[in-house]
Amino acid sequence: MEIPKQYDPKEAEQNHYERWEKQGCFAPEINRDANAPAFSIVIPPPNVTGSLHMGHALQHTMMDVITRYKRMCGYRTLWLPGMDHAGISTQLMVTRELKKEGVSRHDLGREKFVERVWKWKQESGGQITTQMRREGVSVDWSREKFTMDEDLSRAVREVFVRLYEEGMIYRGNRIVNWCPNDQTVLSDLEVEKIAQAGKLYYLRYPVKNGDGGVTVATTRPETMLGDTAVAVNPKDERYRDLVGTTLALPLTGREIPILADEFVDPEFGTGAVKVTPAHDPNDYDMGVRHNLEQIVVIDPQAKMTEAAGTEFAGLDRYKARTKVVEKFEELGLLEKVVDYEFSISKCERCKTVIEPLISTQWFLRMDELRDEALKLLASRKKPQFIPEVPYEKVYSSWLENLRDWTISRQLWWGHQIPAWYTAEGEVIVARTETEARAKAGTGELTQDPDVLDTWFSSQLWPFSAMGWPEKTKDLDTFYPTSVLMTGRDIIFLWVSRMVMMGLKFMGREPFADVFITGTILDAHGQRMSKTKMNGIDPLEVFDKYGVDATRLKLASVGSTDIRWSDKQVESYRNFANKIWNAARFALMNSEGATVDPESLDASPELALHDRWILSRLNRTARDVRKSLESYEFHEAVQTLYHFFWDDFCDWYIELTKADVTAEGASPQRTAARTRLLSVLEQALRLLHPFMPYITEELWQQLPGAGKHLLHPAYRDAEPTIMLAAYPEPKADSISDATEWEMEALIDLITRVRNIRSEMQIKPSEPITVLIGAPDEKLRGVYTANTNPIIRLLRASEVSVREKLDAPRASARAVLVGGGEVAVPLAGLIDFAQERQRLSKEKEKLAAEAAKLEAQLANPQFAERAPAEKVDELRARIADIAQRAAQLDQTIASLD
RNA sequence: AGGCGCGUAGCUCAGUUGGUAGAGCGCUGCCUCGACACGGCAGAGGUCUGGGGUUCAAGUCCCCACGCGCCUACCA
Repeated sequence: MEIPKQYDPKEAEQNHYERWEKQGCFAPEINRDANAPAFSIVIPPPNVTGSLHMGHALQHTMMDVITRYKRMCGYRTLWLPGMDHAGISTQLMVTRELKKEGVSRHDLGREKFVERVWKWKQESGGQITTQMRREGVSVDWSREKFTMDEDLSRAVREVFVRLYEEGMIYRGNRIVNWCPNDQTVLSDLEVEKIAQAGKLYYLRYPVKNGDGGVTVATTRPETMLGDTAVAVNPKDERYRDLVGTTLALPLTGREIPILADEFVDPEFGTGAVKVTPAHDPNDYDMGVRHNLEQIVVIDPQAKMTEAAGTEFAGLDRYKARTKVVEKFEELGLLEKVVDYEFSISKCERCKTVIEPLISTQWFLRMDELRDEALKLLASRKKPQFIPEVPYEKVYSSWLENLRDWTISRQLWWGHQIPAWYTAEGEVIVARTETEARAKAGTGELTQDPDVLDTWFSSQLWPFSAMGWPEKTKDLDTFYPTSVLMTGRDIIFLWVSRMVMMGLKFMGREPFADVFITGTILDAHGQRMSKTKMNGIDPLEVFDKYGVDATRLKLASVGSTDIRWSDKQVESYRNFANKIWNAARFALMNSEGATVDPESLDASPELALHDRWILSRLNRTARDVRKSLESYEFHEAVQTLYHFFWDDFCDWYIELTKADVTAEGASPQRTAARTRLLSVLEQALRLLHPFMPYITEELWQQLPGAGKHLLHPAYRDAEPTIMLAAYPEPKADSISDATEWEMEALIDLITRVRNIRSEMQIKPSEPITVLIGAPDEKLRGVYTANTNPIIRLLRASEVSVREKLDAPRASARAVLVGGGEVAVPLAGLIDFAQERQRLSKEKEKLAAEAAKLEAQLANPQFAERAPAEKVDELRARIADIAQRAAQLDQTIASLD
C-alpha cells in the first residue's frame, strides 16, 4: 500500500462532499430513529450579491462543527441553508452593471429591471453555494431557501396584513432618514454616524421692530431658510423676557416666534436653538409639540426648493450653505464661526450624507413587540446569549430604547408592499391583488410602488424558511431552532427582530441560544473591509493550507476578536499532516488487524501505555464533549490537538511501536495493531466535526471501517465517518492512577534525555540506565517498563533497584516520587560541570520550596485556608524536600 | 457624552466558580532513530500595563490611572 508522506488536502476535499450530499447525509431524514431528539440551525442567509468572506467562513465553521457533532451524537439534525435578496445592495449592484451598458434602471422600467435582477441572481447566486460546498458545510441543500421565493413572499404578505390589521403597521408622514443618492428612505440602523471635523456657525436673528436679537449656533446654516421658530430653555434667565416675542428671520422676510422648550440645553452654544421642523429630527419633534409650520426647503435630491427663496432654489445644499453664510456676513449677522467636531449621518451603503426629510412611509410599531421580547428575556432567559456578557445587555438596552421602524423602501428589488390604493385614495391592505379587489369592491387599484426593507423578510427566516404559514412537519420538529450563530453586527438588525416576530407569529422564541462570534481583524488589528482592501479571501487560504486546517484555526477563534495570521493556519496544516502520518504508520502496519471498538476496554492486564492511552482517549472525549456543549470551540481544539499530537503520536505510537512492528505475526502483534487502529479511529471521529475531509479520507481506508461503526440511528446509511457515533467517554477507563504512573515513566525518560542532551552524548551512543526507586509502586512501574525505557532511551541496559548503586562517574537526576536515576559516563563526565548542572536543579527546588514554606509559615494560612489546601501544600513541600535531600546526596556522591 | 471590552513569553492568543502561569509561531542546541524535517529530542524566555484595596492567598474580585478598540446617543 502506497501512502504519500505528505497530506494533500485537495484530493480529500474533492473526494467526499458530493457523495455525502448525494447520499443524503446532510438531510435529517437520514436519521431512522423515530425518537431521536432534534437539533436545528438556520443559516444567517448570506447576501445573494456576495461571495464568501472570512466572516462567513468563521460562522459556517462553527455552525458546521456543532451540526456535525450533534449529528454524530444521534440527533435528528437540520442545518437549513439559504440566501437573502439583500434589497439595496443587490439593486445597486445590478444598477451599476446596467450603467456599464449605458442604461439606467428607469430606461428599462420596473418589470424589466426586476427580471434582470432575477437573471443576475440565477447567474451569480450559485457562486456562494459552490464556495460553501468547498467549506464542507453539512447543510441540507434540499431545503435551500431564498427570501424572495414565492412561499417566503407569501409569509411576508401574511405577516404584513396581520400586523396591519392589528394596527401595528401604519402609514404615516414624518421625518425620516433619506439618502439623496439612493433615493430611498432608510431605517435608523442603516445610517452610520461618523465623527467629522466641521464648523459651528453663530447666526444672529434680529428682534422684529426693535433692538437686539438672538444668536443661534448651527452646523447647517442652509436650514435656517426653513426655520419656523427659535427655542430656549424655559429656565434660562437670559432669554426669559424674550420668550413670546417675534424675530425677523433674515433672508426670508418671515417672522418667527421665540418659544420655550425643555429640550434646549442652556449650556450648549448660545442656549438658543433655531428650529427647522422639516429638516431635523429634534426640531421635528419640537415642531409637533408647539404646532409649528413645516417649511420644506430641501428636496429629495438634496437641492433647495422654491420655498427656500428664489435666490436659493435649485442650489445644492452645500452651495446653499456657503451662500447663506456669505449673506449673513454681508448683513453683519454672522457673529462667529468656530471649529467643531460632530458626528454626521451617512448612508451605510453609499456614504452619502443623509438628509432628514418629511415623507410618507410605512412604519412598524415596536412597543408591544419589544415588550414581549424583553419579557421573555426576563422570565425565561431566552435567547441565551453566548457570551452572555456583554451581549445580553447590548440586546436588552437596545430594545428598551427602540423606536418605530421605517419598513418601506423606494426600491424595485424586494417584496412590494401589499397595499393598494383606490382612485379616491383609500388604502386596501391584502394578501393578494384579488383579495384587495374584493375588499375594495373595484378593480381600479394601484399597488403601492414601494418595497419592504430587506430585514422585514429576514426577520421571519426561522419560520418562513420552514414553510410558515403552513403548518409543516419541519416547523413541528425543528422550531424553535437550537442555536443561532452570527456576528455581533446584526444583533439589532436581525437577531432582535427575529425574536419579536417569532414570539408574535409562532408564540415561541426562534432559537434557544445565540452564539456571537468574534471578528477577524487583519494583521494590524484593523477590521477587514472592501474599501480598505485588507480582506483575506478564505478561498485563497483553503488553497494554500487546506480547508481542514483553516477550519481548525477558525474554530479556535471563539467569541473574541483576533488578528489574522497565516502562521496559525500553517501550524494546523502541520497538524493535519501529523494526523496523516500517524494514520500512515498505523495503516502500514495493519496487516491482520481491523478496527475493533471491543479492543478499547481497559483491562488491568494491558500494558501501562495501553491503559494510559485509553484513559487519555476517554478523558479527551469527555472534555471535548463538555467544551462543545458550552460552545467553547477553542478549548475543544486545544484538547484534541494536545491529545493527538502529544499523547497519541509522541508517546503512544512510540511506546506501542515495538509490538506493532514486530517481525512475524503473533496474537500480541495483532492485538497491538488492532488497538492502535481502534484508538486512531476514535480519534478521527473526535476530530471529524472540525476536520471533515482528512478524517473521512483516512477513515475510509481503515481496515474494518464499515456500517457496523455507524451510530445506531444511521444503520441503513452507507459507511461514512460523519455518521459514526461520537465517542462517549467510558468513566471506568479514565484512571488518575494510570495517568500518574505514566507521568512517572515520562518523567524518567525526559530526565535521562535531558542528561543525554546536556552531556552531549550522541543519540546513537547506547547508555546504561540505573534507577533507584524507594517507592515500591514506582519501582514496579519502572520494572514493568524496562523494554520501553530501553527503546526510548536507546539504552543497552536498565536496572531498577530500591537503592541506587551507581559508579561515581555518573550523570544523575532526581525523579518525581523521590527516585533517582544515574547514567554511568566513565571518562566522559566532567565532575565540576555535573555538579553545576545539579546545583542549578537544586536552586530551582530551593526557590520553589522557599515560596511554599513562606506561605505555610504564615499562621493565618493554616487558620483560614481550607484543610485540604493546607495538606496539599504540606505534601508538596515534603515532595520537594525529599527530592532536595536526594539531590544533596547525589551531589555529595560526586566528591 | 454615556456604555462595554481589551492590555499575560519577541509575536498571535488560552487561562470557566481566587489556591503550583500555558499553547502555537519565533529563538538556542542536538538529531536522516524508516509514520511524519509540514518531523523528533532537549532547552531559554513572563515583577500577568501601572498604582492602591479586599483576602491566609489575586492574572483571576473592587477602586483609580495610562494605552488600545468597539458600540450606543435627539449635543443644535
